Amino acid sequence: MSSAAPTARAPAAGARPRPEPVFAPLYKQIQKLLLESLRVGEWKPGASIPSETELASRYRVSQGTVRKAIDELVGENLLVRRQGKGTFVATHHAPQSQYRFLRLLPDSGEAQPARSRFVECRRLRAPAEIASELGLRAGTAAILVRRVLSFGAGPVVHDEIWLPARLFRGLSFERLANYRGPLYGLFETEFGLPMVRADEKIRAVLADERSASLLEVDKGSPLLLVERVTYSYGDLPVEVRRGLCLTREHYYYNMLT
Amino acid sequence: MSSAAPTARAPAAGARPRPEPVFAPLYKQIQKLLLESLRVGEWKPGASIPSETELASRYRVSQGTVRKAIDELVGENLLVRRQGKGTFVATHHAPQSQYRFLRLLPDSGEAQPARSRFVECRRLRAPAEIASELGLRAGTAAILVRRVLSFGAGPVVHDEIWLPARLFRGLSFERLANYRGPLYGLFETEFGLPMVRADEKIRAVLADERSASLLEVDKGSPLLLVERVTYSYGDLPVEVRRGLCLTREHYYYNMLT
DNA sequence: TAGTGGTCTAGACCACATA
DNA sequence: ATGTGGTCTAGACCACTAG
Repeated sequence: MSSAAPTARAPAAGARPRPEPVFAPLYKQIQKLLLESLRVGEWKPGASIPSETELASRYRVSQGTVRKAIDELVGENLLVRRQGKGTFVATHHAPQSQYRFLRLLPDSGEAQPARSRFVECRRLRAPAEIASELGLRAGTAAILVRRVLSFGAGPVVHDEIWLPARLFRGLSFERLANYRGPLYGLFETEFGLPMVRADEKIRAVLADERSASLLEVDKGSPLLLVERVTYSYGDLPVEVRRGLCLTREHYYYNMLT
Repeated sequence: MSSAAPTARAPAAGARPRPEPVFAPLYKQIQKLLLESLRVGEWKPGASIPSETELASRYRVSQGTVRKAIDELVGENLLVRRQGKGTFVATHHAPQSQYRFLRLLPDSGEAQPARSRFVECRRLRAPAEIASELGLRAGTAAILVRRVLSFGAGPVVHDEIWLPARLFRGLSFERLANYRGPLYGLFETEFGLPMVRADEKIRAVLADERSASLLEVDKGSPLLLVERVTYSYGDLPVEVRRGLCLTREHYYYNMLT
Protein backbone atom coordinates (compact mmCIF):
# COMPACT_ATOMS: atom_id res chain seq x y z
CA MET A 1 0.00 0.00 0.00
CA SER A 2 1.39 3.40 -0.89
CA SER A 3 2.03 5.94 1.81
CA ALA A 4 -1.24 7.73 1.11
CA ALA A 5 -4.10 6.18 3.02
CA PRO A 6 -6.83 5.15 0.61
CA THR A 7 -9.48 6.63 2.85
CA ALA A 8 -7.81 8.68 5.50
CA ARG A 9 -11.01 9.92 7.07
CA ALA A 10 -13.37 7.50 5.44
CA PRO A 11 -14.66 4.30 7.06
CA ALA A 12 -12.10 1.60 7.70
CA ALA A 13 -12.20 -0.92 4.90
CA GLY A 14 -14.38 -3.88 5.81
CA ALA A 15 -13.67 -3.75 9.50
CA ARG A 16 -17.01 -4.61 11.03
CA PRO A 17 -20.59 -3.55 10.73
CA ARG A 18 -20.89 -0.21 12.45
CA PRO A 19 -24.20 1.17 13.67
CA GLU A 20 -23.87 4.51 11.88
CA PRO A 21 -21.09 5.55 9.54
CA VAL A 22 -20.15 8.46 11.79
CA PHE A 23 -17.76 11.02 10.51
CA ALA A 24 -14.87 10.54 12.88
CA PRO A 25 -11.15 9.82 12.76
CA LEU A 26 -10.26 6.22 12.10
CA TYR A 27 -8.74 5.71 15.53
CA LYS A 28 -11.98 6.93 17.12
CA GLN A 29 -13.90 4.36 15.14
CA ILE A 30 -11.49 1.64 16.24
CA GLN A 31 -11.82 2.87 19.80
CA LYS A 32 -15.57 2.48 19.57
CA LEU A 33 -15.15 -1.08 18.39
CA LEU A 34 -12.78 -1.88 21.23
CA LEU A 35 -15.19 -0.34 23.70
CA GLU A 36 -18.00 -2.44 22.32
CA SER A 37 -15.93 -5.60 22.66
CA LEU A 38 -15.29 -4.66 26.26
CA ARG A 39 -18.94 -3.89 26.90
CA VAL A 40 -20.23 -7.21 25.60
CA GLY A 41 -17.55 -9.04 27.54
CA GLU A 42 -15.60 -10.37 24.58
CA TRP A 43 -12.52 -9.61 26.66
CA LYS A 44 -13.01 -10.13 30.40
CA PRO A 45 -11.43 -8.06 33.16
CA GLY A 46 -7.93 -9.30 33.85
CA ALA A 47 -7.60 -10.97 30.45
CA SER A 48 -5.39 -9.72 27.66
CA ILE A 49 -6.78 -8.23 24.50
CA PRO A 50 -5.28 -9.14 21.11
CA SER A 51 -1.91 -7.61 20.31
CA GLU A 52 -1.70 -4.29 18.52
CA THR A 53 -0.53 -5.91 15.30
CA GLU A 54 -3.30 -8.49 15.52
CA LEU A 55 -5.91 -5.76 15.95
CA ALA A 56 -4.31 -3.72 13.18
CA SER A 57 -4.70 -6.52 10.69
CA ARG A 58 -8.18 -7.34 11.94
CA TYR A 59 -9.36 -3.77 11.44
CA ARG A 60 -7.14 -3.20 8.37
CA VAL A 61 -5.40 -0.19 9.79
CA SER A 62 -1.83 0.44 10.78
CA GLN A 63 -0.43 -0.45 14.18
CA GLY A 64 -0.03 3.23 14.99
CA THR A 65 -3.73 3.81 14.55
CA VAL A 66 -4.66 0.92 16.81
CA ARG A 67 -2.16 2.23 19.30
CA LYS A 68 -3.75 5.63 19.35
CA ALA A 69 -7.17 4.07 19.87
CA ILE A 70 -5.83 2.12 22.82
CA ASP A 71 -3.98 5.13 24.22
CA GLU A 72 -7.10 6.92 25.34
CA LEU A 73 -8.64 3.79 26.83
CA VAL A 74 -5.49 3.33 28.85
CA GLY A 75 -5.80 6.96 29.91
CA GLU A 76 -9.29 6.22 31.22
CA ASN A 77 -7.95 3.20 33.11
CA LEU A 78 -10.07 0.81 31.08
CA LEU A 79 -7.00 -0.98 29.75
CA VAL A 80 -3.56 -1.53 31.18
CA ARG A 81 -0.43 -1.92 29.09
CA ARG A 82 2.42 -4.16 30.18
CA GLN A 83 5.45 -3.90 27.97
CA GLY A 84 6.54 -7.23 26.62
CA LYS A 85 3.40 -8.96 27.89
CA GLY A 86 0.39 -7.38 26.30
CA THR A 87 -2.57 -5.10 26.94
CA PHE A 88 -5.02 -6.16 29.62
CA VAL A 89 -8.53 -5.30 30.65
CA ALA A 90 -8.50 -3.43 33.94
CA THR A 91 -9.85 -5.36 36.92
CA HIS A 92 -10.66 -4.32 40.46
CA HIS A 93 -9.00 -7.52 41.62
CA ALA A 94 -5.56 -6.26 40.60
CA PRO A 95 -3.61 -4.69 43.47
CA GLN A 96 -2.99 -1.61 41.34
CA SER A 97 -6.70 -1.03 40.71
CA GLN A 98 -7.84 -2.21 44.10
CA TYR A 99 -8.22 1.27 45.54
CA ARG A 100 -8.84 3.02 42.26
CA PHE A 101 -12.00 4.71 43.50
CA LEU A 102 -10.95 5.23 47.09
CA ARG A 103 -9.56 8.68 47.77
CA LEU A 104 -9.16 8.53 51.52
CA LEU A 105 -5.72 8.65 53.10
CA PRO A 106 -4.58 8.79 56.71
CA ASP A 107 -3.13 12.06 58.03
CA SER A 108 -0.01 10.20 59.03
CA GLY A 109 1.51 6.88 58.19
CA GLU A 110 0.99 4.51 55.32
CA ALA A 111 -2.36 3.76 53.73
CA GLN A 112 -3.82 0.77 55.55
CA PRO A 113 -5.80 -1.96 53.77
CA ALA A 114 -9.55 -1.42 54.02
CA ARG A 115 -11.71 -3.76 56.07
CA SER A 116 -15.41 -4.02 55.33
CA ARG A 117 -18.07 -4.83 57.92
CA PHE A 118 -21.49 -5.33 56.44
CA VAL A 119 -24.39 -4.15 58.54
CA GLU A 120 -27.41 -4.61 56.38
CA CYS A 121 -28.58 -5.94 53.03
CA ARG A 122 -32.25 -5.41 52.20
CA ARG A 123 -34.40 -5.54 49.15
CA LEU A 124 -36.82 -2.64 48.83
CA ARG A 125 -38.30 -0.11 46.45
CA ALA A 126 -35.96 2.61 45.23
CA PRO A 127 -36.84 6.11 46.45
CA ALA A 128 -37.48 8.57 43.63
CA GLU A 129 -34.10 10.27 43.79
CA ILE A 130 -32.07 7.08 43.89
CA ALA A 131 -34.14 5.57 41.11
CA SER A 132 -33.59 8.59 38.97
CA GLU A 133 -29.84 8.41 39.38
CA LEU A 134 -29.89 4.72 38.52
CA GLY A 135 -32.02 5.33 35.48
CA LEU A 136 -34.93 3.38 36.98
CA ARG A 137 -38.57 4.24 37.55
CA ALA A 138 -39.35 5.22 41.12
CA GLY A 139 -40.45 2.21 43.12
CA THR A 140 -38.40 -0.28 41.13
CA ALA A 141 -36.87 -3.07 43.20
CA ALA A 142 -33.47 -2.18 44.60
CA ILE A 143 -30.99 -3.56 47.06
CA LEU A 144 -29.76 -1.45 49.94
CA VAL A 145 -26.41 -2.40 51.41
CA ARG A 146 -25.03 -0.75 54.49
CA ARG A 147 -21.49 -1.23 55.62
CA VAL A 148 -18.69 0.26 57.67
CA LEU A 149 -15.16 0.62 56.34
CA SER A 150 -12.13 0.67 58.61
CA PHE A 151 -8.48 1.35 58.00
CA GLY A 152 -6.28 0.26 60.83
CA ALA A 153 -7.95 1.25 64.08
CA GLY A 154 -11.49 2.57 64.17
CA PRO A 155 -14.35 2.85 61.67
CA VAL A 156 -13.92 5.60 59.08
CA VAL A 157 -16.70 5.33 56.52
CA HIS A 158 -20.37 4.48 56.72
CA ASP A 159 -21.54 3.51 53.24
CA GLU A 160 -25.12 3.31 52.13
CA ILE A 161 -25.20 1.55 48.77
CA TRP A 162 -28.12 1.27 46.38
CA LEU A 163 -28.13 -1.27 43.56
CA PRO A 164 -30.74 -2.14 40.92
CA ALA A 165 -32.15 -5.50 42.02
CA ARG A 166 -32.44 -6.79 38.48
CA LEU A 167 -28.67 -6.51 37.97
CA PHE A 168 -27.82 -8.16 41.28
CA ARG A 169 -30.04 -11.22 41.50
CA GLY A 170 -28.92 -13.49 44.29
CA LEU A 171 -27.02 -10.88 46.25
CA SER A 172 -27.43 -11.50 49.96
CA PHE A 173 -25.96 -10.44 53.25
CA GLU A 174 -24.16 -13.78 53.56
CA ARG A 175 -22.66 -13.51 50.15
CA LEU A 176 -21.31 -10.07 50.96
CA ALA A 177 -20.01 -11.07 54.34
CA ASN A 178 -18.23 -14.12 52.98
CA TYR A 179 -16.72 -12.44 49.94
CA ARG A 180 -12.97 -11.91 50.00
CA GLY A 181 -11.73 -8.82 48.26
CA PRO A 182 -13.07 -5.46 47.19
CA LEU A 183 -16.77 -4.88 46.59
CA TYR A 184 -16.23 -3.87 42.98
CA GLY A 185 -14.36 -7.12 42.49
CA LEU A 186 -17.55 -8.89 43.48
CA PHE A 187 -19.62 -6.74 41.10
CA GLU A 188 -17.24 -7.68 38.33
CA THR A 189 -16.79 -11.38 38.96
CA GLU A 190 -20.15 -12.40 40.37
CA PHE A 191 -22.45 -10.15 38.40
CA GLY A 192 -20.48 -9.34 35.26
CA LEU A 193 -20.53 -5.63 36.01
CA PRO A 194 -17.08 -4.03 35.78
CA MET A 195 -17.16 -0.55 37.27
CA VAL A 196 -15.33 1.90 35.08
CA ARG A 197 -16.20 5.39 36.22
CA ALA A 198 -17.66 7.27 39.17
CA ASP A 199 -19.02 10.77 39.63
CA GLU A 200 -18.87 12.21 43.10
CA LYS A 201 -20.52 15.12 44.85
CA ILE A 202 -18.92 16.03 48.14
CA ARG A 203 -20.41 17.95 51.03
CA ALA A 204 -19.94 18.51 54.73
CA VAL A 205 -22.76 17.34 56.99
CA LEU A 206 -23.44 16.57 60.64
CA ALA A 207 -23.58 12.99 61.84
CA ASP A 208 -27.09 11.69 62.45
CA GLU A 209 -27.89 9.11 65.10
CA ARG A 210 -27.08 6.11 62.96
CA SER A 211 -23.81 7.33 61.46
CA ALA A 212 -22.63 8.58 64.83
CA SER A 213 -23.23 5.18 66.31
CA LEU A 214 -21.60 3.27 63.46
CA LEU A 215 -18.58 5.55 63.38
CA GLU A 216 -18.35 5.75 67.15
CA VAL A 217 -18.51 9.53 67.34
CA ASP A 218 -20.95 12.01 68.82
CA LYS A 219 -24.10 12.87 67.00
CA GLY A 220 -23.51 16.22 65.28
CA SER A 221 -19.88 15.49 64.47
CA PRO A 222 -18.80 16.84 61.09
CA LEU A 223 -18.68 14.18 58.38
CA LEU A 224 -17.72 14.24 54.74
CA LEU A 225 -20.66 13.15 52.62
CA VAL A 226 -19.54 11.61 49.35
CA GLU A 227 -22.43 10.93 46.99
CA ARG A 228 -21.26 8.68 44.24
CA VAL A 229 -22.84 7.30 41.09
CA THR A 230 -20.80 4.49 39.58
CA TYR A 231 -21.03 3.36 35.98
CA SER A 232 -20.15 0.28 34.01
CA TYR A 233 -19.36 0.23 30.28
CA GLY A 234 -21.65 2.23 28.08
CA ASP A 235 -22.42 4.73 30.84
CA LEU A 236 -24.66 2.22 32.54
CA PRO A 237 -25.37 3.44 36.08
CA VAL A 238 -25.00 0.52 38.46
CA GLU A 239 -24.55 1.93 41.92
CA VAL A 240 -25.55 4.93 43.98
CA ARG A 241 -23.50 5.30 47.12
CA ARG A 242 -23.69 7.73 50.01
CA GLY A 243 -20.44 7.53 51.94
CA LEU A 244 -20.19 9.30 55.28
CA CYS A 245 -16.54 9.73 56.12
CA LEU A 246 -14.97 10.58 59.42
CA THR A 247 -12.19 13.01 58.52
CA ARG A 248 -10.62 13.35 61.93
CA GLU A 249 -7.56 11.31 61.00
CA HIS A 250 -8.15 10.89 57.27
CA TYR A 251 -8.65 13.18 54.31
CA TYR A 252 -10.02 13.00 50.81
CA TYR A 253 -7.28 13.87 48.35
CA ASN A 254 -7.53 15.34 44.93
CA MET A 255 -5.09 16.70 42.40
CA LEU A 256 -6.04 19.51 40.06
CA THR A 257 -4.28 20.23 36.82
CA MET B 1 17.42 11.10 6.44
CA SER B 2 16.69 7.40 6.18
CA SER B 3 13.76 5.88 8.00
CA ALA B 4 15.96 4.62 10.80
CA ALA B 5 16.55 7.31 13.38
CA PRO B 6 20.27 7.88 13.78
CA THR B 7 19.95 7.74 17.54
CA ALA B 8 16.52 6.49 18.42
CA ARG B 9 17.08 6.47 22.16
CA ALA B 10 20.22 8.54 22.19
CA PRO B 11 20.41 12.27 22.82
CA ALA B 12 18.86 14.48 20.18
CA ALA B 13 21.55 15.72 17.88
CA GLY B 14 22.72 19.18 18.86
CA ALA B 15 19.45 20.26 20.35
CA ARG B 16 20.52 22.19 23.42
CA PRO B 17 22.76 21.74 26.38
CA ARG B 18 21.03 19.36 28.74
CA PRO B 19 21.90 19.13 32.42
CA GLU B 20 22.42 15.38 32.46
CA PRO B 21 22.30 13.05 29.48
CA VAL B 22 19.45 11.06 30.97
CA PHE B 23 18.44 7.82 29.37
CA ALA B 24 14.94 8.61 28.24
CA PRO B 25 12.84 8.52 25.08
CA LEU B 26 13.49 11.36 22.71
CA TYR B 27 10.04 12.83 23.17
CA LYS B 28 10.59 12.94 26.92
CA GLN B 29 13.77 14.89 26.40
CA ILE B 30 11.95 17.30 24.11
CA GLN B 31 9.21 17.60 26.70
CA LYS B 32 11.76 18.56 29.29
CA LEU B 33 13.11 21.27 27.01
CA LEU B 34 9.61 22.61 26.39
CA LEU B 35 8.92 22.59 30.11
CA GLU B 36 12.11 24.50 30.74
CA SER B 37 11.18 27.10 28.14
CA LEU B 38 7.86 27.49 29.90
CA ARG B 39 9.47 27.73 33.31
CA VAL B 40 11.88 30.48 32.36
CA GLY B 41 9.09 32.36 30.64
CA GLU B 42 10.41 32.07 27.10
CA TRP B 43 6.78 31.61 26.12
CA LYS B 44 4.32 33.58 28.26
CA PRO B 45 0.85 32.45 29.29
CA GLY B 46 -1.61 33.20 26.51
CA ALA B 47 1.10 33.36 23.84
CA SER B 48 1.61 30.75 21.16
CA ILE B 49 4.61 28.48 21.13
CA PRO B 50 6.43 27.75 17.86
CA SER B 51 4.67 25.44 15.44
CA GLU B 52 5.28 21.72 15.59
CA THR B 53 7.32 21.76 12.39
CA GLU B 54 9.36 24.69 13.67
CA LEU B 55 10.11 22.87 16.92
CA ALA B 56 10.85 19.69 15.01
CA SER B 57 13.53 21.36 12.95
CA ARG B 58 14.88 23.22 15.97
CA TYR B 59 15.33 20.02 17.92
CA ARG B 60 16.19 17.95 14.83
CA VAL B 61 13.47 15.42 15.37
CA SER B 62 10.37 14.55 13.39
CA GLN B 63 7.10 16.37 13.79
CA GLY B 64 5.53 13.26 15.30
CA THR B 65 8.04 13.26 18.11
CA VAL B 66 7.42 16.90 18.92
CA ARG B 67 3.74 16.18 18.80
CA LYS B 68 4.03 13.41 21.33
CA ALA B 69 6.05 15.67 23.62
CA ILE B 70 3.33 18.29 23.41
CA ASP B 71 0.56 15.74 23.86
CA GLU B 72 1.30 15.12 27.51
CA LEU B 73 1.71 18.80 28.29
CA VAL B 74 -1.69 19.40 26.78
CA GLY B 75 -2.99 16.56 28.94
CA GLU B 76 -1.70 18.37 32.02
CA ASN B 77 -3.38 21.57 30.85
CA LEU B 78 -0.08 23.38 30.51
CA LEU B 79 -0.64 23.92 26.80
CA VAL B 80 -3.75 24.30 24.70
CA ARG B 81 -4.01 23.28 21.07
CA ARG B 82 -6.18 25.19 18.63
CA GLN B 83 -6.45 23.57 15.26
CA GLY B 84 -5.45 25.87 12.45
CA LYS B 85 -4.15 28.51 14.87
CA GLY B 86 -1.37 27.03 16.92
CA THR B 87 -0.46 25.76 20.37
CA PHE B 88 -0.78 28.19 23.25
CA VAL B 89 0.45 28.46 26.80
CA ALA B 90 -2.44 27.99 29.20
CA THR B 91 -3.51 31.11 31.05
CA HIS B 92 -5.92 31.65 33.91
CA HIS B 93 -7.22 34.67 32.04
CA ALA B 94 -8.79 32.51 29.35
CA PRO B 95 -12.48 31.79 29.96
CA GLN B 96 -11.82 28.08 29.53
CA SER B 97 -9.15 28.02 32.24
CA GLN B 98 -10.84 30.59 34.44
CA TYR B 99 -12.35 28.04 36.80
CA ARG B 100 -9.80 25.33 36.23
CA PHE B 101 -9.12 24.88 39.93
CA LEU B 102 -12.62 25.58 41.19
CA ARG B 103 -14.64 22.44 41.77
CA LEU B 104 -17.73 23.92 43.36
CA LEU B 105 -21.07 23.75 41.59
CA PRO B 106 -24.56 24.79 42.65
CA ASP B 107 -27.07 22.04 43.46
CA SER B 108 -29.41 23.51 40.89
CA GLY B 109 -29.06 25.90 38.03
CA GLU B 110 -26.10 27.06 36.05
CA ALA B 111 -22.69 27.80 37.52
CA GLN B 112 -22.62 31.47 38.44
CA PRO B 113 -19.53 33.64 38.00
CA ALA B 114 -17.52 33.95 41.20
CA ARG B 115 -17.30 37.26 43.02
CA SER B 116 -14.41 37.91 45.36
CA ARG B 117 -14.62 40.15 48.44
CA PHE B 118 -11.27 40.68 50.11
CA VAL B 119 -11.34 40.97 53.87
CA GLU B 120 -7.74 41.15 54.88
CA CYS B 121 -4.20 41.32 53.54
CA ARG B 122 -1.41 41.22 56.11
CA ARG B 123 2.25 40.57 56.11
CA LEU B 124 3.45 38.30 58.91
CA ARG B 125 5.68 35.37 59.74
CA ALA B 126 4.67 32.02 58.36
CA PRO B 127 3.63 29.47 61.00
CA ALA B 128 5.70 26.30 60.95
CA GLU B 129 3.19 24.18 59.08
CA ILE B 130 2.47 26.73 56.38
CA ALA B 131 6.17 27.43 55.95
CA SER B 132 6.89 23.75 55.55
CA GLU B 133 4.28 23.36 52.82
CA LEU B 134 5.68 26.41 51.02
CA GLY B 135 9.21 25.09 51.31
CA LEU B 136 10.22 28.00 53.57
CA ARG B 137 11.84 28.14 56.95
CA ALA B 138 9.41 28.75 59.79
CA GLY B 139 9.11 32.42 60.53
CA THR B 140 9.86 33.55 56.98
CA ALA B 141 7.88 36.55 55.85
CA ALA B 142 4.54 35.62 54.32
CA ILE B 143 1.41 37.36 53.18
CA LEU B 144 -1.96 36.29 54.52
CA VAL B 145 -4.96 37.07 52.37
CA ARG B 146 -8.48 36.48 53.54
CA ARG B 147 -11.44 36.67 51.23
CA VAL B 148 -15.01 35.57 50.71
CA LEU B 149 -16.24 34.05 47.46
CA SER B 150 -19.82 34.30 46.34
CA PHE B 151 -21.75 32.74 43.50
CA GLY B 152 -25.06 34.41 42.86
CA ALA B 153 -26.71 35.04 46.22
CA GLY B 154 -24.83 34.58 49.47
CA PRO B 155 -21.23 33.91 50.47
CA VAL B 156 -20.03 30.36 49.82
CA VAL B 157 -16.31 30.16 50.52
CA HIS B 158 -14.05 31.70 53.12
CA ASP B 159 -10.48 31.47 51.82
CA GLU B 160 -7.39 31.94 53.93
CA ILE B 161 -4.45 32.26 51.56
CA TRP B 162 -0.75 32.16 52.45
CA LEU B 163 1.89 33.40 50.03
CA PRO B 164 5.67 33.69 50.33
CA ALA B 165 6.35 37.42 50.70
CA ARG B 166 9.48 37.31 48.59
CA LEU B 167 7.49 36.13 45.56
CA PHE B 168 4.74 38.72 46.00
CA ARG B 169 6.53 42.00 46.64
CA GLY B 170 4.16 44.90 46.40
CA LEU B 171 0.98 42.93 46.95
CA SER B 172 -1.48 44.97 48.95
CA PHE B 173 -5.10 44.97 49.93
CA GLU B 174 -5.81 47.78 47.47
CA ARG B 175 -4.19 45.93 44.63
CA LEU B 176 -6.27 42.86 45.34
CA ALA B 177 -9.48 44.80 45.72
CA ASN B 178 -8.95 46.70 42.49
CA TYR B 179 -7.89 43.76 40.39
CA ARG B 180 -10.35 42.59 37.74
CA GLY B 181 -10.37 38.88 37.07
CA PRO B 182 -9.36 35.69 38.82
CA LEU B 183 -6.74 35.65 41.57
CA TYR B 184 -4.49 33.26 39.66
CA GLY B 185 -4.66 35.66 36.74
CA LEU B 186 -3.10 38.26 39.02
CA PHE B 187 -0.42 35.82 40.17
CA GLU B 188 0.40 35.16 36.55
CA THR B 189 0.34 38.66 35.14
CA GLU B 190 1.53 40.76 38.06
CA PHE B 191 4.03 38.40 39.64
CA GLY B 192 5.06 36.11 36.80
CA LEU B 193 3.81 33.05 38.63
CA PRO B 194 1.57 30.86 36.48
CA MET B 195 -0.18 28.28 38.64
CA VAL B 196 -0.10 24.90 37.02
CA ARG B 197 -1.12 22.31 39.61
CA ALA B 198 -2.83 22.00 42.96
CA ASP B 199 -3.01 19.27 45.57
CA GLU B 200 -6.04 19.25 47.81
CA LYS B 201 -6.91 17.59 51.08
CA ILE B 202 -10.57 17.71 51.92
CA ARG B 203 -12.22 17.37 55.29
CA ALA B 204 -15.47 18.16 57.07
CA VAL B 205 -15.24 20.62 59.95
CA LEU B 206 -17.47 22.82 62.08
CA ALA B 207 -17.60 26.55 61.46
CA ASP B 208 -15.68 28.62 63.95
CA GLU B 209 -16.73 32.12 64.97
CA ARG B 210 -15.02 33.88 62.12
CA SER B 211 -16.10 31.57 59.30
CA ALA B 212 -19.64 31.48 60.61
CA SER B 213 -19.76 35.24 60.55
CA LEU B 214 -18.21 35.60 57.11
CA LEU B 215 -20.44 32.92 55.61
CA GLU B 216 -23.52 34.12 57.47
CA VAL B 217 -24.29 30.81 59.13
CA ASP B 218 -24.39 29.59 62.71
CA LYS B 219 -21.22 28.71 64.49
CA GLY B 220 -20.90 24.92 64.40
CA SER B 221 -22.38 24.58 60.95
CA PRO B 222 -20.73 21.87 58.86
CA LEU B 223 -18.20 23.22 56.35
CA LEU B 224 -16.01 21.62 53.76
CA LEU B 225 -12.38 22.36 54.50
CA VAL B 226 -10.27 22.30 51.36
CA GLU B 227 -6.56 22.57 52.08
CA ARG B 228 -4.74 23.34 48.89
CA VAL B 229 -1.11 23.69 47.94
CA THR B 230 -0.68 25.28 44.54
CA TYR B 231 2.43 24.99 42.40
CA SER B 232 3.99 26.87 39.53
CA TYR B 233 6.35 25.35 36.97
CA GLY B 234 9.09 23.15 38.32
CA ASP B 235 6.98 22.07 41.29
CA LEU B 236 7.53 25.41 42.95
CA PRO B 237 5.01 25.77 45.79
CA VAL B 238 3.52 29.25 45.66
CA GLU B 239 0.33 29.19 47.63
CA VAL B 240 -1.20 27.46 50.62
CA ARG B 241 -4.94 27.92 50.83
CA ARG B 242 -7.50 26.85 53.39
CA GLY B 243 -10.93 27.13 51.83
CA LEU B 244 -13.97 26.75 54.05
CA CYS B 245 -16.95 26.00 51.86
CA LEU B 246 -20.60 26.18 52.69
CA THR B 247 -22.07 23.10 51.03
CA ARG B 248 -25.71 23.80 51.71
CA GLU B 249 -26.49 24.70 48.12
CA HIS B 250 -23.21 23.78 46.48
CA TYR B 251 -21.07 20.69 46.19
CA TYR B 252 -17.51 19.77 45.35
CA TYR B 253 -17.47 17.53 42.31
CA ASN B 254 -14.98 14.95 41.28
CA MET B 255 -14.80 12.30 38.61
CA LEU B 256 -12.97 9.05 39.18
CA THR B 257 -11.72 6.84 36.40
C1' DT C 1 14.39 -16.65 19.97
C1' DA C 2 9.96 -14.87 19.31
C1' DG C 3 6.24 -11.96 20.62
C1' DT C 4 4.50 -7.69 22.62
C1' DG C 5 4.45 -3.00 23.73
C1' DG C 6 7.26 1.53 22.97
C1' DT C 7 9.64 4.89 20.03
C1' DC C 8 10.83 7.22 15.82
C1' DT C 9 10.83 8.68 11.04
C1' DA C 10 9.42 10.66 6.52
C1' DG C 11 5.98 11.76 4.01
C1' DA C 12 1.20 12.29 2.69
C1' DC C 13 -3.17 14.25 3.19
C1' DC C 14 -7.26 16.28 5.87
C1' DA C 15 -9.54 20.05 8.64
C1' DC C 16 -9.51 24.58 10.25
C1' DA C 17 -8.27 29.51 10.47
C1' DT C 18 -6.70 33.60 8.36
C1' DA C 19 -5.33 36.62 4.98
C1' DA D 1 -3.20 30.36 -0.84
C1' DT D 2 -0.74 29.42 3.18
C1' DG D 3 0.20 27.88 7.70
C1' DT D 4 -1.20 25.32 11.73
C1' DG D 5 -2.78 21.35 14.12
C1' DG D 6 -4.77 16.43 13.28
C1' DT D 7 -4.64 11.83 11.17
C1' DC D 8 -2.63 7.92 8.92
C1' DT D 9 0.75 4.80 6.94
C1' DA D 10 4.71 1.59 6.34
C1' DG D 11 8.51 0.27 8.11
C1' DA D 12 12.35 0.21 11.24
C1' DC D 13 14.37 -0.54 15.58
C1' DC D 14 14.43 -0.65 20.88
C1' DA D 15 13.00 -2.66 25.49
C1' DC D 16 10.91 -6.06 28.01
C1' DT D 17 9.09 -10.82 28.92
C1' DA D 18 8.99 -15.55 28.68
C1' DG D 19 9.64 -20.12 26.77
